[in-house]
Parts: sequence; C-alpha cells; structure tokens
Amino acid sequence: MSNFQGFEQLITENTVLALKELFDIDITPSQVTLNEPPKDFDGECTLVIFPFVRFTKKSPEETGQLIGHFLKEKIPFIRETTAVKGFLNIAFSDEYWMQFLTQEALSPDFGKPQPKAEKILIEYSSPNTNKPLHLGHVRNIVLGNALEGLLKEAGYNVSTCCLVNDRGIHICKSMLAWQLSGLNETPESSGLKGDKLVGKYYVEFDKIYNTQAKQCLENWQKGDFTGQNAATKDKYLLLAAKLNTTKDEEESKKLESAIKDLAKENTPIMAQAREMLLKWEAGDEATLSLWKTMNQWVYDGFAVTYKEMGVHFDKFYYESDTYLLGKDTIQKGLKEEIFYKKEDNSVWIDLTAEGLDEKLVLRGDGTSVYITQDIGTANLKYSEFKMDKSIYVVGNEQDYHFKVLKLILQKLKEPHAEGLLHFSYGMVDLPSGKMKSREGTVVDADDLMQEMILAAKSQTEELGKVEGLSEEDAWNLYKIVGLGALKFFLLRVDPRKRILFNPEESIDLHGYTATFVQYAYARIQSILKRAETVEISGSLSKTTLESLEKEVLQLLYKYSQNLEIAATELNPARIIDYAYEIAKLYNKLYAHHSIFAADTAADTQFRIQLSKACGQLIKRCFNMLGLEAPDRM
RNA sequence: GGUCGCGUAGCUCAGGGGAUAGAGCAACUGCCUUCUAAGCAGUCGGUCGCACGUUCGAUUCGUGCCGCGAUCACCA
Repeated sequence: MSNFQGFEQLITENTVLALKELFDIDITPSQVTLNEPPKDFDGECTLVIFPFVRFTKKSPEETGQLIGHFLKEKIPFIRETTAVKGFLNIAFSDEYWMQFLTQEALSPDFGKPQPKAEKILIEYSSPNTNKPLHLGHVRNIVLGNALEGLLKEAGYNVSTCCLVNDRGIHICKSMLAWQLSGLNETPESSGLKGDKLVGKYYVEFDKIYNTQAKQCLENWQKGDFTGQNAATKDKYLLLAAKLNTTKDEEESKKLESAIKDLAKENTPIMAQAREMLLKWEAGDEATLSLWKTMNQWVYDGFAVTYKEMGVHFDKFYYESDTYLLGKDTIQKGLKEEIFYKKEDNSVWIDLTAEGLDEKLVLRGDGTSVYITQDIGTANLKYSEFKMDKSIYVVGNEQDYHFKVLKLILQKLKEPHAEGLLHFSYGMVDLPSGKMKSREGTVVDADDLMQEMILAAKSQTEELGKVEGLSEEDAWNLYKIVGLGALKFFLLRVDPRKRILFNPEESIDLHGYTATFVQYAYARIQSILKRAETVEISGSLSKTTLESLEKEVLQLLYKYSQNLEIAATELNPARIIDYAYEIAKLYNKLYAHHSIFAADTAADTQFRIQLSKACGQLIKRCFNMLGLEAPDRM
C-alpha cells in the first residue's frame, strides 16, 4: 500500500499546527482555505492568509511568511513558499510528483473509492409506447446511463429501472388508427422498426383527428351541433362569445386554442379512442390482444435503440401493472387525515401551507390520477429494492409534480420519502425552437444516431484514417466516434440547464468534443504499442520534471476530487470536462516533448509511463459515462 | 398573477466570496523529411442583465427591477 499523502491534507494539517505553535491560535481544518495558485506561480496550491490576520495581529504578508516557514520545516516535499499580500503560494518538489506517479497514478486502483453502503435506484428513459424515442429521450437516457456509471464508479450500489407508460389514451390512438387503416401492417410486412410503425399510426390518428376537428368547428360556426351534447354546445357558445368581445390579443389566442381543443375532444375518432380505452380497462380480449401485439412491436424497437446506446435496465416497470397501485395508500392517508374528501367523493391534499396548491390524488369515480400511481410505484420500488436513494431522471417540466410527490410521501411517513430525488434536467431545444411532434420537428433517436455515425464515417475517410482497418473495425470506429460525439455533446453541459441542440455543432469533431479526447487516447495507445517493441533501459529514475510534465501529474492528481464532486453534484459534465482537460494537456505535452527521441532514456521511460497514466484515466472517465475510447483512429 | 429556473466574449458553454473571469466554435496568423495535424502555437474578442445592500474583498451571497423560459390540469 502506498503511503503517499495528498498535499491539501499535508498543508491543512500543518497549517492548523502552525497557527497553534506560532500564534497559539486554535482553528479547525475547515477554516483553512486552499486555492489554485495564480498562473504565473509554479506551484500547486495557495493558502489564503486573510482569515488568520485578525488573530495573528500581524500584516498579511508577515503572517504568510511565518506560516510558510513553518510549513517548509514540517513538510520536506515543499520546495518553495512565497507570501504575496494575503496569499501564501506553495510549491512542491518534483520528487513529490514522481512519488505520485509511481505510487498512485499508475496503480490500477488509483482513485477507486471505498465501496459505499448506500443503495441507489435510478429510474430513467421512461418512454410511452405510442411513438418512437426522440432527442429528448436521448438526453434522458444518456444522462441516466452516465449517472449510473458515475455513481457506480464513486462506489455506490446502483440499480436501474425503466417505467414504461404502456397504457392510456395515447396508446389507444395508435391502436385505433392501425385498426381503421385496415392494412394489417406489421413490422415484418412494412419493413419498419416496430416503434416506428406504431408511431406512424399515432401520426395517422392525429391527421384524422385534425380533419374531423376542423369539420366539427365549421359545423359549430354554422350553428350545427348535431351529435353534440348540450354541455359542449354551451361551452362553445360561451367561448365564441368571449372571443367576439375580447380585444386583448393574447386572450383571443387562448380562447381560439380552447375552442380548438373543445372541437378535438368532441370528434368521432376521439370518442372511439375513449371507447377503446374503456374496453381495455374492462379487459376486452380483442382489445388486449391488439394492445399486446402492438406494444411488443414497440418493445422490440426500443430494445434495438437501447442496445445501440449501450444501456441496460435491471428492471422494467409497466404502468399497466402499476396504474391501480396507490389507491390503498390514499385510503390509508384518508384515515390518517392527511387527505380529505370533497362532496363529489374526490380525494385531495392541501399543500398550501407548503406554498403549493390543493392537489387531487383520487378522482370522484375512484380512478387514479398520475400522482396516485406514482405514490404506488414508489412504494413498490421500495419494497423490491430497499434503496436509500431513489433517483428519477425526469425533465424539469415536472419539477412541480415531484415536489408534490415527495411532500405527500413525507406526510405519509413512507420510509423512502426522504431519499426521493428528482434529477431534473433541462429540455432540449432546436435552433428552430421547441420540438413539436405535430410540426414534424422531432429529431428521431435512431435517425440521429445513424447520422452521427455516418458523419464520423465521412470524416474518418476524408482524413484517410481507415487504412489497414477491416470493414468491421472501421464501422466499429465510426460508431465509437459518432455516438461518442453525440453523448459528449449532451453530457458536456450542466444537466439542469436547457440545451440548444445544433445538429451541425454536435456533428463537429473538433474542439470540445469526444473526438478530441478519443484522439488523444488513440495517440497514447499508439505510443504504448510502440513502447513494447522498443528496448527501454533504465527504470523510472527521472528526478527533474519539465513544467508540462508536472502539470500533467497535477491534473491526474485531481481525479479523485473530481469524481467525488461529480458524484455528489450528480453532474457528469464534471467528468466530461476533466477528461477533456487531460486530453488537452496531454496533446500539449505530446507536441512539446518527444517521447522516443527524448534527451535521456529516463525521459523516454517516464513519458511512456505518464502517457499510460493519462490513457487509463481518460478511458475510465469515458467508460463510466457510457462513452468508448478507441485504440486507434 | 403565484412558484421555480436562467441571464458571463459575436455563438455554445465552464467557473465561482479572493489576485489579471476561462474553454470551444467562428474570424485572422504560423507549424507536418521527427512518436497520428481529428493536433500544436498565436491574434482578436468581456460594464459577468441593471441597481442597491452585506464585507478587508462581490461576477460569485442577499434584496429589488428588467429580459427569457418552465410550471401552476379530475393529461401523463
């Protein structure tokens, strides 16, 4: 085992000691502030002296000098300390960094934290089965998968699940349109991927729906309300009257869309879809059978996409199994007077004290709403996984919902309530604005991945990098590069922030991209390969480091710290950025210092080992986030 | 209107009570007879939305304002 000690710890401990011995002042380690030194100082760390000055009753400079002197005495590895204003810059010796390389960075266990007892369940992807996955899901999946890897790397016990919304009016729409078409299309007969086929009929439904709604509206405008009930008629007349009198532009827009929605709700095809949902709920055999068949098409399609993305779920939950859950919990909550009943028998919770609203938790007819099943599913998950933390990877449009869910579970005193965590990520926008399925601006997940792979292919070919690669290896490389670019693009920003997806920029393989990092990795592998064939004399005997070499070691040193931060912040972008930093610095080193034509054998040997350490870390960072690093490119 | 989030270089984004605020893209310059130029080196580019407050020190924290977005469904 290595007895290497981190410099922060060395400085912190000894600073506490210094204040005690020099000034007889008691401080805690947490009162010691360490900063990055300024760029023009060749050292690792800056101790901020200002906070101590009021105790020491000496000038910042003098205090710094005294502490600096003390530290240098106590820590043999310190080469130099310089007090500037209220800052004490500290530089460690090359020997210290050589020790770091040999004892730490090169070890396969470097930066591997102790396994943690905490068990974490991550739910992500969570698709509907009425249409294919799109860019929004891709961000969700890439994030969920990266989070999984990140937390595992940080030592947690992580499981994953996917909650599939496989029932409801959406699915009935696809089913109905399929039925109405009378074509009996299957994935086999149409040659379409299952989810694409079902999605096609969802769009088909929407078309009919819109045509009928238009017709309906025209009839209403003519005063023809045949087939409509009185309530609808009254509602329409009221809205139309309001529209006629309002002068506010925004108001009239709202009214117009309300009228449109009303018409849509009252189309014959919508009535049919609702009827189908009722049949499904009643367990009608023909309906169930069609539902099963079409859902299976979708699952087969999703499986292909998940596989391409390299993700796996430990458990699938289906809403058809869970949508009735939670009702008993509502009853329990009623008894405990956490919920209350209104005259129409509907059940509510009052969250106004918490700054929220009154929320419905069960309809008057006893049927569930969204939150009812979520309560039930949360309980189910806990009974199966007994997790300490339950992470939901769900878009920030549902912030409110998850606030409510957590609050309710807390009020119900569910043991898993405190551990519920909504990993709220930002929406994906296109340069053209929001993705809207109706306007055909949805970016399909499979198409997107294919495009990225093809972009990688043409780039690679253009650069003449395929020479000597088998067809299979070449395609494998395109995939690594193309999907890497996509994932990197989605992971490089703070997950909480909304993201602007510019297709051209995401396909770019220069600069702050996965390709850049992968290229550095491939270079390293090429170096290591050559190193095997070259006779290298001498051991790791280098004693004086070039400043770039030291910088690289200092950067590698930060791995554990970055991993820790990334894991607590649940921020894969931290790791992305770190991997990029390593690649960038390595490329610089590579350009400035020759490895095999170095001045001395010790230099060569050292740089090979340094390269190796960089490669190991790059690969580890990438792999934990679901990206790959190719051996050559 | 209430709640929440965001506002940093022309664009996309990092950062964060501490010294001269960083990357990438775009634009412009150099560098392949030497380990992969998918690279390296450089130039240009900033009132950190505005105002006030907290303090040794604010771009960072607080309050207010302005702008953008999300949400406030007996949808999921």
